[in-house]
Amino acid sequence: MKYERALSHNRFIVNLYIEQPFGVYMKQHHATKEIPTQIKNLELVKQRHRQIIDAAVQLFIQQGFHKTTTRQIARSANISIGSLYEYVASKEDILYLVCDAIHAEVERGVSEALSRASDGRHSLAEVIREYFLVCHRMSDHILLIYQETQSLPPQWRKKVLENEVRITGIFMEVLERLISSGDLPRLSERSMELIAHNISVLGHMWTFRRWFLARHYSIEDYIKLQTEFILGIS
Amino acid sequence: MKYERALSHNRFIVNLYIEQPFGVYMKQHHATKEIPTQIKNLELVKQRHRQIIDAAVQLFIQQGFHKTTTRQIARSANISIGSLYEYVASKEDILYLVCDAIHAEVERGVSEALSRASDGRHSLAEVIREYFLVCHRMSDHILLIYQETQSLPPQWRKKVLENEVRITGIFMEVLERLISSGDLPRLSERSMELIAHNISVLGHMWTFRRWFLARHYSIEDYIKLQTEFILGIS
DNA sequence: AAATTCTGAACGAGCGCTCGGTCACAAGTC
DNA sequence: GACTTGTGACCGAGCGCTCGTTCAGAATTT
Repeated sequence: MKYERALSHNRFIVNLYIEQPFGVYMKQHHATKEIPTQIKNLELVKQRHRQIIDAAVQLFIQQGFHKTTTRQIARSANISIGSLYEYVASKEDILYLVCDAIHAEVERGVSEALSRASDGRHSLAEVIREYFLVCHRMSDHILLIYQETQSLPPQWRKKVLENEVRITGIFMEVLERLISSGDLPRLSERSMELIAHNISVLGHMWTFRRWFLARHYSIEDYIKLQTEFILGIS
Repeated sequence: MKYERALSHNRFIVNLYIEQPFGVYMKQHHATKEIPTQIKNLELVKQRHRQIIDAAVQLFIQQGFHKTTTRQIARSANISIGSLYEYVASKEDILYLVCDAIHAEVERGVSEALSRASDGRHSLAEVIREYFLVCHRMSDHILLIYQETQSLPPQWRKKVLENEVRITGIFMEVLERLISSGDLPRLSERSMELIAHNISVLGHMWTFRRWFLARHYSIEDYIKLQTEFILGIS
């Protein structure tokens, strides 16, 4: 702790924080900028936000947002309760940081899959597969968003929901691409949009029905069957 | 209040409670029997539980479980905070009563649809339609279950999840019936089960993406498009 | 009058958040 | 280089308050 404090003031700070093993966060760019802070050093804010997010994600998953205390978060993040509130104006701010970080991670996974997807009809299956695998890896995190989004102040709830729409939008892109290239039959704008939403939600289904589904299916089974189901129409 | 109290102890209680306009509760049979009580008169317990559930449902929907206080619930239910704790051992008990009542209502809706469904291939579409309409009517309630199930003690969380499975089971029955009568092509047990889950969850999707979907689709649009999507495979 | 049900003041653990103050270092002064 | 002053991050005891729950006694029913 003494160490940490000392280091945080010298030049190694940047290296330190890049080398740190990291989990779900990424692209706090948005969120980090939006929440107001007492601290001047922007790099430091980023680093501390990372610590806070990492600590909070674990605790929220284990105990839920409401049962987790700010003191617990501070302790897990290795900062004092006083410091915590230098980097965050309220407990809800922390929830927002967490939700945003989770979405960023999901989106990253899907975008990557999209960019390296082959052309032609099979690309949809590839993207679906990759997305479902992301959902599989991040089950707990996605569940968390379903459960706690409502606890956010309205302005931020809105932002979180927009994130959801953006991810769905990626699937629309794929569908559009395939249709315009003739690999998929024509569909009305509306049913295409609905299918994109279905893909999103069927991925989530694996997270919130896993307690049941996992008895009968492996994630690979699940991907296979659902892909058949989704592509059945086309 | 004086009235209410007086009535609750005489013989009219039964009539009273049948005539009462009612919302989401039904079939507290299970739940009501499971939660321990200080009160001897079983009819009275039933009646008070109804009051409590009705009050709590509204409050939980508006503010969420954690932000709702036991005092608020007592006040809305027209009983004192002391009495509340004669009928319930903890705040979590109330959440369980509420979740159970909601499931009972959904299940009732779907079972009814099932019993009066025509034979043959079209019956699936009918049941889906009816189920989606139930989800539409009960959006807020279903959302509540998604958000607050995790706040239940494990033993009751389990029960709530079993309810979910039972409703999915109804769809499996329909599918089985149609397949054995030859109205639907053969399907493996597993993919049939998965389709049943998909129907369940796509109904829920209307509740938790309504904020988006309702901009572009009416519930009738939604039912039509999703039915096409689901039946596309068969 | 015994039994049952109702009541609300009282309790106290626990919470989010604040704020006066400390400390390490940087900048300025001689 | 020694000394002073300024600055920004860090700290945690403690404040004010809320909330779930209890219990001794009042009210009502039988």
